[in-house]
Amino acid sequence: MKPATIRDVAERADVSVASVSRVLNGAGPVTEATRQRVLAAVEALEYVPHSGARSLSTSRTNTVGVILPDLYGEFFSELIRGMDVAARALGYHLIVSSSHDDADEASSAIRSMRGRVDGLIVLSPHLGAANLASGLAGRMPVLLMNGGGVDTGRPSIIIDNHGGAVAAVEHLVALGRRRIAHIAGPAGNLEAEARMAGYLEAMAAAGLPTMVVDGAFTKASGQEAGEKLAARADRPDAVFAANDNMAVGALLAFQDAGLRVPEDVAMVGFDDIPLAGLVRPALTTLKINIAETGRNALERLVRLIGSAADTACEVVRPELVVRASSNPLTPPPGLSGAAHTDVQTMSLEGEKL
Amino acid sequence: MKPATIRDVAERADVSVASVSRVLNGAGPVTEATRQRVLAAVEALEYVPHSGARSLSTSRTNTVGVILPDLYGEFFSELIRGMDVAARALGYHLIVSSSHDDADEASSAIRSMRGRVDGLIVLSPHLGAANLASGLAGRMPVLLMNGGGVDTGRPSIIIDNHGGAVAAVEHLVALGRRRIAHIAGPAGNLEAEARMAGYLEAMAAAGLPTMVVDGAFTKASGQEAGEKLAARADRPDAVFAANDNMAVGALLAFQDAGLRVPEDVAMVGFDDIPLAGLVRPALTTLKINIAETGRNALERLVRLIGSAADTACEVVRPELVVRASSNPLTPPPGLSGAAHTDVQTMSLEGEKL
DNA sequence: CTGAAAGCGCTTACAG
DNA sequence: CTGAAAGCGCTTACAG
Repeated sequence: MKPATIRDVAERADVSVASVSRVLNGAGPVTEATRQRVLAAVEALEYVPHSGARSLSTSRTNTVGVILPDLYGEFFSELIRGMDVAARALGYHLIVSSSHDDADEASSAIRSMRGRVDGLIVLSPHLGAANLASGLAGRMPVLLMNGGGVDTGRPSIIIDNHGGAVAAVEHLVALGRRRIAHIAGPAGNLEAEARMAGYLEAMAAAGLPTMVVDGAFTKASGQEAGEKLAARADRPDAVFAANDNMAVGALLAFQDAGLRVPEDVAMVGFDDIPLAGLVRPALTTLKINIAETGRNALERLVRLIGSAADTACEVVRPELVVRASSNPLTPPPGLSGAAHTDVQTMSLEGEKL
Repeated sequence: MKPATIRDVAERADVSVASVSRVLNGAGPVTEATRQRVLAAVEALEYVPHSGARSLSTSRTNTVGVILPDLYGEFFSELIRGMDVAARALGYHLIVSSSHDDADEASSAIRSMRGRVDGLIVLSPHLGAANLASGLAGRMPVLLMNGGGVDTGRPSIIIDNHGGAVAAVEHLVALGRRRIAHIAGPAGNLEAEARMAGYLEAMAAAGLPTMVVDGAFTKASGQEAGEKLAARADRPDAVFAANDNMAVGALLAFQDAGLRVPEDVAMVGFDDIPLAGLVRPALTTLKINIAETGRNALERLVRLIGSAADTACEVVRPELVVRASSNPLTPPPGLSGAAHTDVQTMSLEGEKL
């Protein structure tokens, strides 16, 4: 038994399908009597409109596609949560497609979205995809969050990774640290590269030697990196990790190695995932309001779909949040009840684009 | 300029739309010459088929809907990752809808999926939604993961929460702990209730007094619960938290309060999220292979869509993984390089349903 | 206020 | 091998 269609409802209510459609969409004039009959028929038949068919007529799907690279820990769940909240408030659905770590996969994912979504949010930390998005998506509105740090002349949100990294290093330098290592994100990832570039530049500006170890944005990779650093003869006295996930991994590795954080090694991460404020010592980081950024992205895309003119390149400036992992003066935990009482914020003057 | 349609391609290639369709779907016979002309036209026009229209004709969307309660930390990102991997391998898309903490919201989310998806995976830890899923979804295949622990006679995957909780308590009792507290999950959540029931039953069986404090499955709620427990006169010597997220929160609260884990308080969680093995001390937990469960759910739903007969109620039995948080004999960290070397596994004889 | 009809962009028997 | 035509389930001017 197939589900009821609008025709079944029309027959049972003894009206035309046009009237059923009007009642259901609250569009166009209908008698109260007609209305009641239609509603009764809908009820009786347990009719639910077929959104695919509706989409074909209206050429609107009320669905937004999100192309993600991969799901590293809490960053992406926070981001999706923010998008989902906004989507529901605006009557949109979210179709997610993740694990696109190379441009080809991302491109085929984008193609297969046509006719399925009204617009796309593309997180493509790999160079090619930015272009792909514009070409492949055809006339579909696309909001880029590709982390390139370059204004492409199309609607986008970028994080000031470079400025954030500089702020991280300057903070550590100000604490008197000199052997500052960097745990890098995956090669070829534009976010990771921008953070590394900021690190290198700030170190050069401070006249300090650099020390970079590879990572992959995962906790496990951060842990490995931490083990390597802890074992070095010229062990660093501070570490700036390209994201919080890795910073947490490294933190644990240092503690396992018997090192004290921040006394022996100060730590700074990037992102401010929920976990950052919870680990001990709490992690100093460059805060991005992740869920908020997701919400904003979704809302902006919906405005774009509503054909708002928009080619802006919005820059999110991460904010340095100093916590115990880089603050020897922090009172020991236990004196400070809640998780966030040991937070102090510094404003960050980011780079101009 | 609107995107090219199949008619545009047909005209340019000077064939019928039927031929274009055949070429594109690799279905039906076509001359190589026709094939080439069509492909050239597709290329020239940058044609991408409109999946909405295709869905309407074939009544297949190649999309699966996932209804989630809310995104608490890593559990759901792991689950979605597993589903996404399987979906892509099978040529399916994933449409996710989260934050459905009450039955009404879940039900409207389910309705709006009609015509948009070929089947549904419903995680509804609240009672009503299980019925809703069957009614509302009409003839659409639905795989339930509602955590009720009851075989509803429809395709489902349930976690043996009760058995897992019993195993957790028995483990703590075997260690000689007597004042074993439970940090409960959100009220009305079936998973949480089953875990609590297992705790209460096992405690009664051991002749021990119970001690329950509320939580909400989040790290922050676990931390608050931990603070409360640490402050009590009859402070527990062991805690079983209804999930790892809360266990980690409580662990940090205990450490902030100057308590040693596991010496003063042993800890056991539930889920085995990636973080569980990384915190210090590493967390003993009831392991569910989360991503694997997600993959399995997706694959099973796709089989259902392919009209496989299936009314099985599959039971996932969590496995007790003993780590340092409940094992005073564990060598101190630092002697044990990698994160997982301090893991020992015990087989768990779960309850029969 | 209401209905008949065209159309959204595809696929799929059915003839030829 | 190929094309004309019907149909998937809706919406939306257009008449009436």
